[in-house]
Amino acid sequence: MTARTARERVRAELTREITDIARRHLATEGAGGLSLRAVAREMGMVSSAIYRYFPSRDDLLTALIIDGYNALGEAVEQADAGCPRDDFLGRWLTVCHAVRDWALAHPHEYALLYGSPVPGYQAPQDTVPAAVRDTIVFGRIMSEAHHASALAPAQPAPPPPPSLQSDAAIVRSIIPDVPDDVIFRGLTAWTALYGWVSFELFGQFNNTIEERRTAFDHSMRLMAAMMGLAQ
Amino acid sequence: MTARTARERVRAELTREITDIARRHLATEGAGGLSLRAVAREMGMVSSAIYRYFPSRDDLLTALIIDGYNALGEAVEQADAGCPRDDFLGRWLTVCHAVRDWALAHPHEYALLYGSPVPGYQAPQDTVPAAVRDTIVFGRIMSEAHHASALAPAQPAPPPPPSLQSDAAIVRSIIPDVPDDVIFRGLTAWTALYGWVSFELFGQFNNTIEERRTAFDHSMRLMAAMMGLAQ
DNA sequence: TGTACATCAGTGAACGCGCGTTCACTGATGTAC
DNA sequence: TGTACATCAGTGAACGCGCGTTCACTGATGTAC
Repeated sequence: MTARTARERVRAELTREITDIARRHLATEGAGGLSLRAVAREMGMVSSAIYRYFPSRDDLLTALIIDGYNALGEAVEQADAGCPRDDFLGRWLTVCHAVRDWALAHPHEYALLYGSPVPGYQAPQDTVPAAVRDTIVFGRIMSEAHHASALAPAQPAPPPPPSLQSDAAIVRSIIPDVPDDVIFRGLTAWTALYGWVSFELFGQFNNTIEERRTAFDHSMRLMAAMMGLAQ
Repeated sequence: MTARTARERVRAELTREITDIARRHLATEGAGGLSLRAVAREMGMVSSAIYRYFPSRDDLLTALIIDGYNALGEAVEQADAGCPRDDFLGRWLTVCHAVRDWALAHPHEYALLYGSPVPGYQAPQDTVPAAVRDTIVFGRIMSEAHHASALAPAQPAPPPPPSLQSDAAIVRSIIPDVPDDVIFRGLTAWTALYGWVSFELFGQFNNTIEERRTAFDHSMRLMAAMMGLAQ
């Protein structure tokens, strides 16, 4: 691994440089405006040279998407790791803020991951492992909270209808060993988290919500209560 | 109004035809790929002729955005109007499904309104009145429910911190005459609604949630419980 | 250790395409008297 | 009611631009013997 040839080292270095530049272009032009020629120009290369590194524009996009999911996933993992294991409410809130902070710091990457699909682009399956890293952290928190009997939803609410059992079974691969009711409360809170971040980032709160961090925090506490995480 | 000149009638007709075609292109190319030349081609016009109707590409986009908000707003208004006035839970759920149904029927228009911002495009203030039509319906439901004493959040949850009072005051222009706590529960449910629809539309549920309508319905019932709408 | 050959990175030209916008123009429609 | 003028819709050519991708090529780096 370390005893690589010079060529290999240069290649790895340049590949990283290409994605870095592409990421920066993403931030000014958006996904649709990502252009191989522009990246090549900034690399000081002729446009066709990029094809030595990425066989097409879509492959470059895929690399950016995977990198993005990994960066977000890592931020979330580290945020959770910094919390006391049995402070489940704290872990949930910390994870929420980690997602929001990362999104605010990388708005166009966030848009690439969670915004409108790029027209004509079809994400390959390779993105999946990276895409679920954040969700796995959340699932672990829920699962551990459940087993520590720290989940006590007080709000009366209908149980999930039976037709949802097979979906619950799939989600259980991410939130293991919890009843269906917990699954769907978790799923709801999880979508609310991303719903908030998307609203904030995509401008829906403009001229309305100004104290965004505080409002977000409060909203996620309401979701915690909905899940039954003790206040 | 009706005694318009022939020219005026033709002009209105062609303007509508242009937006119709543009809307169709949106559905295949996405917002970034919307092209005046392509629209002109389909109109059987020379490309420069479009400029008699829209001074620039951005103005055409703005027209599409306003039309989209109005269409969604109207769908939501009509859905609510079909419910018994005092069935607040029913009205909430109906509105939720109206939003989701409209989004599923018009995915690219939904993406234009609630997805990633179009790079380089800045929405003018003209879009605001149309953009809040759906929210106003929701606000009315919450407000009427509150005054009918039909809101009883059982779940213990922290009250909104005082720093959120000024934001609450702004939101109160849409959800009138309700306490801050209700404001932020409503806001949270509202973002959860759009968060779900965006997740579903933008592919985040692929290979995970299959019984989408049922799961959505259940999730929105959880949000109703969070808001304290009687089950 | 030295040489012959294979691999690979980057070049430069080209293909074929589409875009938004401007401008001087023709000819039809509408308006004022 | 008829004519003279003003308004307006649509034309066609042009400007200047950028894009993804292919291909035959040179020259440097790596490998096998």
